[in-house]
Amino acid sequence: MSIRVRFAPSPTGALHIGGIRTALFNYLLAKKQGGTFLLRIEDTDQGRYVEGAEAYIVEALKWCGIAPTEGVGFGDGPYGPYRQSERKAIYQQHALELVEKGKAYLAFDTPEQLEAMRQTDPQNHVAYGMHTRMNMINSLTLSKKEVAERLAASEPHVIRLKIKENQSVKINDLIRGEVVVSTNELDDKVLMKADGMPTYHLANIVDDYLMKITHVIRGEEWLPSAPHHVLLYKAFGWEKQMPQFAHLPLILKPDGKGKLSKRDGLKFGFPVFPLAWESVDGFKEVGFDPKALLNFLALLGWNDGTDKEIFTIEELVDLFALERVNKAGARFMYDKAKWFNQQYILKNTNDILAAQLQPLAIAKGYHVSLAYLTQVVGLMKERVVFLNDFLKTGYYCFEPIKTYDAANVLKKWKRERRPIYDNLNDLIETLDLNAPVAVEHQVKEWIQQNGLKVGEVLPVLRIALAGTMQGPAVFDMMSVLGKTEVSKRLKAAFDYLDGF
RNA sequence: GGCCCGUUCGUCUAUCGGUUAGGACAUGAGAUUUUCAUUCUUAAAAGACGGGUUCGACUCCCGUACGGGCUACCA
Repeated sequence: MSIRVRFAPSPTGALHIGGIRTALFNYLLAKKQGGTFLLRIEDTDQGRYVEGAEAYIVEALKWCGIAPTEGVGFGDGPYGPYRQSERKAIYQQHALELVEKGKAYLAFDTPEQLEAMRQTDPQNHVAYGMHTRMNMINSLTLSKKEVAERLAASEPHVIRLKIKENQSVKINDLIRGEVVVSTNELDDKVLMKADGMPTYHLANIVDDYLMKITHVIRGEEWLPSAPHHVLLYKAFGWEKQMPQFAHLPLILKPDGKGKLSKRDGLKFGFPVFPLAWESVDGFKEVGFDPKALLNFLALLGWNDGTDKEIFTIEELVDLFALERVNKAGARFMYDKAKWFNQQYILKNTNDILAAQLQPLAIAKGYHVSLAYLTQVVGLMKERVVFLNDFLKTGYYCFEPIKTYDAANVLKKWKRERRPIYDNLNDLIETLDLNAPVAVEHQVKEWIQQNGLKVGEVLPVLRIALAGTMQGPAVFDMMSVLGKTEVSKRLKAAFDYLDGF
C-alpha cells in the first residue's frame, strides 16, 4: 500500500520556513516511497482566518517546488473537500457518534465558569478533566431532561472527549521512539466548539482517517497532544488505521530563545517567509534560489550521515529517511542560508543564471540581451550571493557610474599626466577587447613604455569602469562593457578626476 | 507550577562502546590576485554535570542542571 502524507497548515497568515520544512519532509517521504502528498487547509478557527493566506500557502509551495498532488489548490482528489470549513457536517456527525458511545460528552460551562474553575488553584493549571468534570455543567452531571432542555433552548455548548483514568497511552514516534503518558495527566479536550466548528484535535483525526493518511509528520509542538489523538483513534475504533507519527524538531530563533516565529523576520532582519507577506520580503524577493532554500532547510534537522551538504531535490528524495531526522531543535542561522545560495549561484551555469536574471533586469528597466546578461553573470558570479546582487553590486554593467569612490585613486592621479591617459584611451580603441589577456599584455606594455607603474594605472581604470575599487578584473570588465562604453567611461572619469 | 521532548566546537552537524572526536558556516592567519570575490592552505573551537553498567563510554542506564515545547471553545 502506498503511503499518504499531508501538510495541513492553518490559514492564519504567511507560512514561515518552519512550515516549509515540515512540508518539505512530507514531500520527500512521499516522493521517496512513491506515495501521495496532499494539502489540507485547517481553517476551523474563524477568528484567526486571514484573507489571502490560503492562496499564499499554495503559491509558496509551488515556488519552493514541493507542490502536493492532491488537495486545495492542487486539483483536489478522491477524499475532498480538503478545506475543513467545508466539512463541518462530517465532524459534527463524528463527534455525536462519540457522545452516543459514551466517549465524549456535552458541556455547557460558560467562559466565566471555566475561569472560576481555573481560579480554584491559580498557582497550578487546573484542567477540565477527570478531576474536575463532575463539578462542572455537562451531560455527565446534568440529568437527561436538563440536557434536553438546554439543547432545545439552543444553549451554547461544546463536546469534550472523556478521558478514562489510570491508563497509559503509547505513542510510537518514528523520530523519538516510544513516548508513554498517563491519561491522568490528560484533560478532556474540546472536540466541537460552541460555534459548531471542530477543534484541531477532532478535525485532524477524522480527516487523517478519512483521507487515509499513513504518516503524520508535523512539528514537535504537537507531541503533547499526540496522546489525545491516539485516544481519539481508539475511541472511534480506528486503531488499525492509525497513522504513524513523526514529530519534527523545532526551528529555533538565532539566539535559541524559543521557536522561530513570524515576527522574527523583522526582529532579526532576515526573511522568514518564502514569499513576501504584508510588505515584508520573503526569500524569493531577497533573491534566494528555492532549491538552495530547500537544501538549507533539509539540513536543519536531517543529514545523510556523510559530509555532503549540497543536494539536489532528487538526491534529497533518494536519501531521505525519517530515522535520520534529529531530535533536538535547530537554530536558524541566516549566514548559513546565504552560503547555500552562494553555492547554488556558483554551481549554476552562466546561461541558467542569465535566464533567471532576465526578468529581474527587465523589471529594473535594464533592457539588455540574454547574451549580454550571460557575460555579466560570468563577470560577477564569484562575488555575488543573491541573483539580485548582479543588478545591485553590478549595476555599472547596465548604467553609467553613479558615484566614484575616488579617494584612493586621487593619490595616484596626476593632472599633468592627463595627455598620457588620453593616449591610453586612444590605444584601447585600437585593441580587440574581447581578448582580455592580450589587452592586458598590451596595456601593461604601454604602462612600462610611459614609465608608469601598474599599481597607479589599474586603479584609475577600475574606478573609471566601475566607480568602485572592488570588482572583477579590469580587462574582463572592458571585454564585457565593449569599446564604445569603455572609451566613454574613461573620458568621463578622467574629466572627473581632473576636476579636483 | 505540572507534563512531555531535548543536550557534541559560537552555529548546523558526523560518530550508532574502542577515532588524534570528522565536516560545514562564522571567526583568525597565510597563499593567489591591480582591488574585491572565488579558490587553496592553516589556526582556534565541542561531548552540560554527577553517578552507575562495562576491560573500555560522547555513545547504554539513573539523577541533576540547563534549554525548548505544551498546558485555550488557537492551530
